[in-house]
Amino acid sequence: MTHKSKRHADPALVEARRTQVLDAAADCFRRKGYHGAGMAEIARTAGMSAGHIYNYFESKEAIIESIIEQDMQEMFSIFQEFEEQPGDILTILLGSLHKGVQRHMDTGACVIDLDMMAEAARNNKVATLLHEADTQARDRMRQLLISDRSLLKSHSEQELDSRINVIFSMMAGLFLRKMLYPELTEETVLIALRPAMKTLLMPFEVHDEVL
Amino acid sequence: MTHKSKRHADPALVEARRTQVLDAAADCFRRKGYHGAGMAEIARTAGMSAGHIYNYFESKEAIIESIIEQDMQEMFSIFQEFEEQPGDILTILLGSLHKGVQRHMDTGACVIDLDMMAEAARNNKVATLLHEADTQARDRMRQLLISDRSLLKSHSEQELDSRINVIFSMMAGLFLRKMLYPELTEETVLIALRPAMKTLLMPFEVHDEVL
Amino acid sequence: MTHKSKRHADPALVEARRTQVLDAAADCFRRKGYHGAGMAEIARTAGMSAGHIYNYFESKEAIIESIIEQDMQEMFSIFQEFEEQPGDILTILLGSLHKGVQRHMDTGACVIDLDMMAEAARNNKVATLLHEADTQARDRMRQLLISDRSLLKSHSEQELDSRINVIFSMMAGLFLRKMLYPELTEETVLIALRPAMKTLLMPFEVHDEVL
Amino acid sequence: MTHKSKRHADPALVEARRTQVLDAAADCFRRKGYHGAGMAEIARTAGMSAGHIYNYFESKEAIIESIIEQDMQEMFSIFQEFEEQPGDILTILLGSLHKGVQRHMDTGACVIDLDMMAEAARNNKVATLLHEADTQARDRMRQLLISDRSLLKSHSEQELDSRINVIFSMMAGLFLRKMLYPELTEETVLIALRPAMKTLLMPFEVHDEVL
DNA sequence: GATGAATGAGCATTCATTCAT
DNA sequence: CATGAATGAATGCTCATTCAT
Repeated sequence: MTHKSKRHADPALVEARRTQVLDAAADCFRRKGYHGAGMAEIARTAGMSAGHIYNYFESKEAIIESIIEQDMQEMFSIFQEFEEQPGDILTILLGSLHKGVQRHMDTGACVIDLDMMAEAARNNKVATLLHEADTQARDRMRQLLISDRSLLKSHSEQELDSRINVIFSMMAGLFLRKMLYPELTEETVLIALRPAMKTLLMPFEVHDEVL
Repeated sequence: MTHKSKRHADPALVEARRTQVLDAAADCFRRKGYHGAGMAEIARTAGMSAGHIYNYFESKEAIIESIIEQDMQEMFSIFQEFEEQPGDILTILLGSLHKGVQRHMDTGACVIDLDMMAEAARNNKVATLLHEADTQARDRMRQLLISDRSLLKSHSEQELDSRINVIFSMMAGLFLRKMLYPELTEETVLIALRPAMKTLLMPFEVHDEVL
Repeated sequence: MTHKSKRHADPALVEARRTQVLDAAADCFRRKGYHGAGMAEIARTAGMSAGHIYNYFESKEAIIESIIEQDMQEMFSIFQEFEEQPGDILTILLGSLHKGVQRHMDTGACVIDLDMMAEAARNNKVATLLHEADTQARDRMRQLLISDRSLLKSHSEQELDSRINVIFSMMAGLFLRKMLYPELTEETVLIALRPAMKTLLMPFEVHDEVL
Repeated sequence: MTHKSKRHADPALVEARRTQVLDAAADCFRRKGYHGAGMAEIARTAGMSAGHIYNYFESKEAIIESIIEQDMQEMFSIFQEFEEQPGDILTILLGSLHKGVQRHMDTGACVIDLDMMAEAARNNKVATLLHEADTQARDRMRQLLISDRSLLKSHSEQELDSRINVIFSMMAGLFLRKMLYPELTEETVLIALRPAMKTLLMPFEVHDEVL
């Protein structure tokens, strides 16, 4: 997955250059999209020649794959925070909700996600990476929900899976909303999102089952 | 928007050919993506020459625009159904929830939506069409929620807007879930989705505000 | 040269249709140029289908060739006028000069001429037709200049050839002037053109030879 | 107008490549015309790939624009010569007449001019460039004709304008003559051209006005 | 390590021409 | 006689990738 082909003398320099390219690429993808951004522009942004990039990445595809790996790291650290925070899960997650909304309504970041998903539909490597990241994310979430600090600790696996997926769906869907309806604000979203999230983090009331 | 350019003798043939192209294009876009599918391939799939397509569509862009319009029509007819169904809104929407889930977890259809969104980020015409479609969808939804048959008829505009967007977010997000986690079933999703949807269609409880 | 291929029942209708096409084509070429005008547009202007044109002309090229033949006829009739007018040649030609200027500064007509010349550079058939037309034009002009009513009747062949070519050059060049300098008026041109033409139609003064 | 787009390390190489392309393009345009010559052929003639041309020229249009600019430079240097030569204008211009004839009867060069004119009829940028070049040429000519060394220094603007345009018409028209009548020699042309030019560079005789 | 000159396959689109009806 | 649906080769141009220096 990581720098397979070329032989490099100085691993530190290699990592620095890779970061340089990754940052530049993320910036370009944000502004122009994955297909809209050319290698020439990425190279210019990274402050190196187009050809040189190929000493650190096998292809343009390999760049977006690396970015996905980076994003996975970020996601892990978010779950890390949740896990380290004291208090019950419901309070923690609702307390962090506004930050989650913020992250999922940041159009800059979202455009890349959109491109990554679209790419995943056709590109197996990307699909696999995203799938892996998602599997881990669901797992971390599951750990959270079955911990002693959660109100859902003794629920069935399937119900947990459902809750997790609906939560993720609701959050990830926000960037679609923001794209189609840019006037939508985080504050507005939170009005209904908080109760919905609360529902998803608490045992369902009995008469729910009736419906 | 609708076939302005060429003069055609037989309107039935025109419609047949347009459908032929639209179907072929949808198929190709599904498999290769909007940018990945070439006109040559679309033509081959449609069983006609590449040049001939231009007798029915001004450009490749016009094809995806037509597909968007088709989708809009479908969406309208869904809202039409809701409006025509007797009973209270909550019951109607919860009753149709499984159909909505089914539709939003159909990866075939959704992959095109993904491409359209990605295209919208770069292509103004597409963005405008999607924005229009969404505006109308939100409006229809709002009409539903403020009707006499709804429990939310006297809520504030902002709260309604929030509910609508969270509902749409949750539903639209499902196809992202299905893409990242193909094993996810509609039944599983419904377990948590129904209570969440119920929350979003009913007045919030007072102590929600405390959180 | 004229309608070789297809068998037609009614020769009168054929000629009517050919004229229809020729007129339409001339109009389109004037507005859009030879390459700019498409067969579809010519067909529309002629009030018939594109395919039908091919029953009367082998190709687009054949159309411009026919137009050239038409123009040749016009040119002949102009010389006919000169030949039939009473009086000396100098007076006749100077008297008609304003009409010649008018014709050669008509941008509509000139654009076609330009295209025909450009086409001639690459297309042998067109080149041959234009060459033939020109040969005949020079010949008619020569007949005029050696007639009893001319001041140049006993000049050498080479000098006559020179005069004719310079006269034609000066007149034909006017449309290049009009294209590059559209504000140029016929009146302005005539101020210097008349004396120059007079020089070209009268014996040169002796001391001219000195220069 | 002058290579704005790409960053290049070696300006000498850039100039060499540009020249290479310009020469190849001129050659192709001569043989096939501006529209007839494809980028592929130009590239092959220039000994480089089609894509590479775009590192030196923004478009095919930019190539012909560069050729026009080149021609403009040549024209300027011709007027420069006239301005720097000692003696009266009449003598200078008549003395250079044979060179002018030579240049305007060089079919190779002129065929491109023809294409440029034809292109100008449809392409605004080309039209503007040619118009500018012509405006400057007329201006330089006018300066020549109103200098102390000219016999026309005190003539009216309109008459000067007329003389200049007729002179240009006569000269530019020569290449049309050469195209239609390739046997025409420079010597033959000069026989009548010289007296006509002389007329155009000297005050008209009084009885001219009578005609 | 680093450059950027060079490649060439690929793209959407146009249009003269053909031919079944 | 007449149509217009259909073709397909050709066009200008882009861009990820390679490689001599």
